[in-house]
Amino acid sequence: MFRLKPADKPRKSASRSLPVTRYNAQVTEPKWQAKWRDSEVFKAERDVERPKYYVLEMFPYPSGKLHIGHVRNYTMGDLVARYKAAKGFNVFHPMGWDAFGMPAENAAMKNNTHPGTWTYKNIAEMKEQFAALGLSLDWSHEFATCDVEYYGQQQALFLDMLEAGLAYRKNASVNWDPVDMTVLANEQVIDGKGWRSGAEVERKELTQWFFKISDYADDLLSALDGLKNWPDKVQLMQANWIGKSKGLQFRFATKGAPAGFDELEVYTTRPDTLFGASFAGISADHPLAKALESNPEVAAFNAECRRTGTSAEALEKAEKLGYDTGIKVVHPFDSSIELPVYIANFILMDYGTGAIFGCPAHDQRDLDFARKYGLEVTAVVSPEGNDFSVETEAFTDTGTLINSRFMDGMDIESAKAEATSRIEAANMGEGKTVFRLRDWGISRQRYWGCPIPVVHCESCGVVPEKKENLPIELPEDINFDKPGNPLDRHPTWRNTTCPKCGGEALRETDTMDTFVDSSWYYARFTSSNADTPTTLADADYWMNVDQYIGGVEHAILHLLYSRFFARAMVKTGHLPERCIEPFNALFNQGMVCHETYSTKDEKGRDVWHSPDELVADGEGYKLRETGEQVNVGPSIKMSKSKLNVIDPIEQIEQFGADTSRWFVLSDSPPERDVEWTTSGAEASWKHLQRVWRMTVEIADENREGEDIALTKATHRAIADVTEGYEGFAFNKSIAKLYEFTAAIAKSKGDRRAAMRTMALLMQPITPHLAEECWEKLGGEGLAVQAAFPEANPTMLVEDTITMPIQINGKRRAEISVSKDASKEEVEKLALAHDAVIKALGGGTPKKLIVVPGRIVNVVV
RNA sequence: GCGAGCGUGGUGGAAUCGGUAGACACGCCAGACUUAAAAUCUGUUGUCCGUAUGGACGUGGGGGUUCAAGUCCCCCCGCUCGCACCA
Repeated sequence: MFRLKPADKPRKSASRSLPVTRYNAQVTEPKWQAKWRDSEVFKAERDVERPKYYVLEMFPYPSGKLHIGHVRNYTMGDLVARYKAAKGFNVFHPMGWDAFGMPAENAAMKNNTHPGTWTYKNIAEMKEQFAALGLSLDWSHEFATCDVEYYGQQQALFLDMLEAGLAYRKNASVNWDPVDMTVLANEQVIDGKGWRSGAEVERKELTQWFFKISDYADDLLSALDGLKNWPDKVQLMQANWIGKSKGLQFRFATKGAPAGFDELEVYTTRPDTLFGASFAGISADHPLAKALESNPEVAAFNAECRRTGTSAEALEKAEKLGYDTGIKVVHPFDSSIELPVYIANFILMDYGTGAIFGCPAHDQRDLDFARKYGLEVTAVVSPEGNDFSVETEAFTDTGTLINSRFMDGMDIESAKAEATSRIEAANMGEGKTVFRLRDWGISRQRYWGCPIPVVHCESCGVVPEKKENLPIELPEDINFDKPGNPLDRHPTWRNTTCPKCGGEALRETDTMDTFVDSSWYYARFTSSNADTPTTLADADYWMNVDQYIGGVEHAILHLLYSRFFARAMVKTGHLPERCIEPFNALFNQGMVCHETYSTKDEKGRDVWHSPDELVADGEGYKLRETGEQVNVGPSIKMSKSKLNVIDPIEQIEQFGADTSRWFVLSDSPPERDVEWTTSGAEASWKHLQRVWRMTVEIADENREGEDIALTKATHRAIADVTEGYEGFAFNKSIAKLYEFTAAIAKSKGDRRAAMRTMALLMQPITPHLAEECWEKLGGEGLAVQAAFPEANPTMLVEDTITMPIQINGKRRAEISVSKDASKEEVEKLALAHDAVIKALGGGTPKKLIVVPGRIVNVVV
């Protein structure tokens, strides 16, 4: 693995005897980066004469360290940007920083620095690392979401959304860490304890700000159909998340319930199965369940339910548990039927009404529950419409109603309609559409985020700040030596005057969820210096994002929030109407993986090792320090905990950015994970060296005469590489570039034109090498500004083609025929072939299939 | 548990419409160049039988449709991802 160290040679010998044929990326890459910068080739200007193309990669969190995953993500975006520019589009390719959030506060606590200092230092470092990649970015639109110019405009947006009724306050329960005095995210709660303090987490009710994303639930769902260039998977995930269901909400009359609970309201999507109901169930958090907690048994049962994990997986696998409350409900269609009411651990308070009726025959959970507690199981839908019973598997397919009196013989849809209209007629309930999607809680009790621009006034209540008082800036003089939100305990920052009455008032100290910051940055890029959130002229020209690229981990929240924000910005006049769906096309790239290396410590636990700690040892590796043999584990996503990380900066120093760019695109389809291997990276480096050697050779060559085969190969390469670029099949484009290289190497004719084409085809992937080759071959201007080659269709047609001949479906021979040979001609040629004559043995074929241009199959 | 996706040589992968399975790359092997090595170039390389011409087998396993299946259908196995018990 570490046999070859290419950079050792060029680095050491760069000033001495570097062979002319050695391409020195360490010198060349910064040279071209400077030229691009000086000639401002990536600066985008509005130009109505040309079609625009907005390429955007999800902007990074400024951790300070470029990760190899970034390299893959941003290389793909850069390829698209450079390719589209070469195709004549006016490309907009901006970059910025998703800079608010917890890591800066954690760093501030640990190192006693200001979150801003830490963040801006990271941005500076990361920007330098970005520069080394040679990306075609227009940095003139750069911003960080923690820039006051950005979050000030976000506050203006918030005020407009508040006015438009899209923001409101309500109570919500949070995970509260009583030691750190802070709200915890779900992932910060481990086994019911705070991740940092280890204290038992409490449930606490706080008044929080929400965005009314639920107003758009139906629209966000139905508009998914229009997102033709989004992955199906993401559309499906969003659809499931929004979770629309049509059902019936109705009230059971109760018997034996405490005062105030004369009725129990339930929601069901299967009103057709009402005659199969054998119990009613309520969540442990249902008001009725809480009202019964004076009974210690109920209190204990409810507490037990709340302790069970909250994830779907944990609950699905957990045993179904119920507590019979002794209360009965009366069947809405027959008052002589009474059903027991159970508190059950599989009912969610957050969905519907937190209460259900159970129909065991047609719902697996209800069936498991019924079997456990000995409840009746009556099938009311039958696949064939005849007598039918259910044992251990609930019947959830379509069928015909049975055992259901007035609904007998109906199909499910008519039965649903019938049951609903009867309930409605009896004034016991109504048909209702319910969404899973809940409103978006944006309040965070933290410092490093965008302050929510409202004040609390004793006499006027909650008052929005005036726009002319924006931005509400975060105070600089804060510290993290005490737990809690520094804004809360700041001596003066909270104190302000009420925008309405002018009296004394206190500022809101909650800041916004960082998902807010990333929900509109794509729009802000189009007018990054404006003193309004956007300007319509710029937004109208540059929006929408034509190609958005990022990881699938953002498939739901970020993308759904962004879609909501675009709607909110249209409503509040910050985006033109047609920008309601901001991302025309979405691409999710795969991860970068690497093998893992481990040894065992004295207790038999795994100890992980990074690739630089190893030396090759026969088939495997051993530790350089101790010589101990290491275990080679599977290739998994690079992670700090497993130490299977490759530092892109080291790679760039050794091989150059072009090699990394080429490699991350070469081996796997972009949407799949790619495995980083040293041998693969070396192979990429060798190939780029070969291209350079050929360029030098060809530049000095004085050959005459066109090699028609090479000309054809050139047009073939143009067509194939273009197809790969257009279809996000960059690995196939690279395969074609390898083939094209071999074709040029073989040619005995004039190879200059082919090699120039090669430079332009490679430019989107390996821009520095492409410039160097382009210049060496006498290309005019910069390769980055040259038009992308166009294939001549007449050069792509082969006059004769090879056609395989199958005998009984197995390939046995092939014939060479003219490309437009008729069916009859092909038949004649095929039947005259020795192999066919032999197979027929003098007889005639049973069947003869000729697919012109494709294949011949002789059945004997 | 539910939902989605995937499974092809020693390895990553290609085969876009049901029509030559294994493009391209890695690795391995052989040769050229070299005193030698590195670098570079050329060639071989799915497995098995055979000196060879050639043949058999082969896309996770089993069955099916078809002149023809990696591709379509059914059943099974394995892996990966998502999940808020969604009534």
